Amino acid sequence: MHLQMNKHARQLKIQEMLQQNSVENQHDLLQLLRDSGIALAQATLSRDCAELGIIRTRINGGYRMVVPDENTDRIIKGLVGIEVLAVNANETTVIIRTLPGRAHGVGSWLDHLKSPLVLGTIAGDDTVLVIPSSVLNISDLISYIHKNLSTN
Amino acid sequence: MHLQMNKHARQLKIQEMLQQNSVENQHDLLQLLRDSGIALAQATLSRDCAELGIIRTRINGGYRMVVPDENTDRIIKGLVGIEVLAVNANETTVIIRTLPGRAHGVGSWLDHLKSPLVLGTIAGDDTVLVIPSSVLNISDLISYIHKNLSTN
DNA sequence: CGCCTTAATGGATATCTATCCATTATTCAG
DNA sequence: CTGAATAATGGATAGATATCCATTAAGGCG
Repeated sequence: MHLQMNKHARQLKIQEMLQQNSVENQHDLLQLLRDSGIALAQATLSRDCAELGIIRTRINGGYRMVVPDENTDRIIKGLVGIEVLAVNANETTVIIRTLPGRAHGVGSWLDHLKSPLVLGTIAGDDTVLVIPSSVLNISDLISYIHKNLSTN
Repeated sequence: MHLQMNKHARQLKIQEMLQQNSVENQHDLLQLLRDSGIALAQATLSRDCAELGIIRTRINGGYRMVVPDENTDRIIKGLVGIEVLAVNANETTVIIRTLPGRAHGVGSWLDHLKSPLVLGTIAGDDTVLVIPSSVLNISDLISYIHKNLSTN
């Protein structure tokens, strides 16, 4: 126990922790980290949170520590966004994340390409669900998407 | 001086103040407000900031109090006053039913949490389709959803 | 290796923010 | 009106987070 980790690994763990748990404050987070065998001082955690841009915000009633995603980060820092933020897949579907309001354009573009790999797409506001023609060629589909969209 | 204002007017003034000035902390903001003739206690300011969803974040180097815009707000606060009506699943997908018009907020919030369990979400008007990263951990995904959304 | 420089860390503490409690204002039914 | 119920507010303080300072660890480089 009390693993010695380097800073980078520790920060990754912190982000992961926050994504999987509902955390109200640094104290709770510290406890979670210690429970999972990572020893560190509150001072260090505070610095890590600052570096990771973690914010504490009120979510219905209580407080919550959140790791900003690229999106939030971009918006908060007032930067300009790009097309495709991420492409993810499981065994049967592919999900494309884009900036708010851009999903429809991305979906239309994919449809327009009329690839035999793509059965169809459904677009929300910032997410496109891509249904493959066959679950056997998901990975082909993914590389096809990367090739045809300006993935960042 | 020392105008007496109602709560609403005061909060508008606070937002305006933050949009026009670079403010590091409540103390500075309090001073600005007082300089412009608005008397209030730190306790009140703290409550106002909480109500307005104002966050304090690190922007290259220093701190900054920020009024979330619609986008940020949607992403960060996710679910203010949201009610999840039901969570259903089959072997490969999970469906969340919510109130009309609220689905997008629920989906965004789930996406924002960036759980490794969630591949992505597609929101309609009152329904969110949640695609799991792997069809093997659907039940984990369901409990995760219950834990992170105020299921009613 | 041993010295220097820089980064990382923790303990203690300062700073900043939220909340408790008591008080005052506001609303509303009668 | 008038009293009861509720909301808003400030002072004091608790709680949470950032920073100061001293120490230790981690690289360069002769």
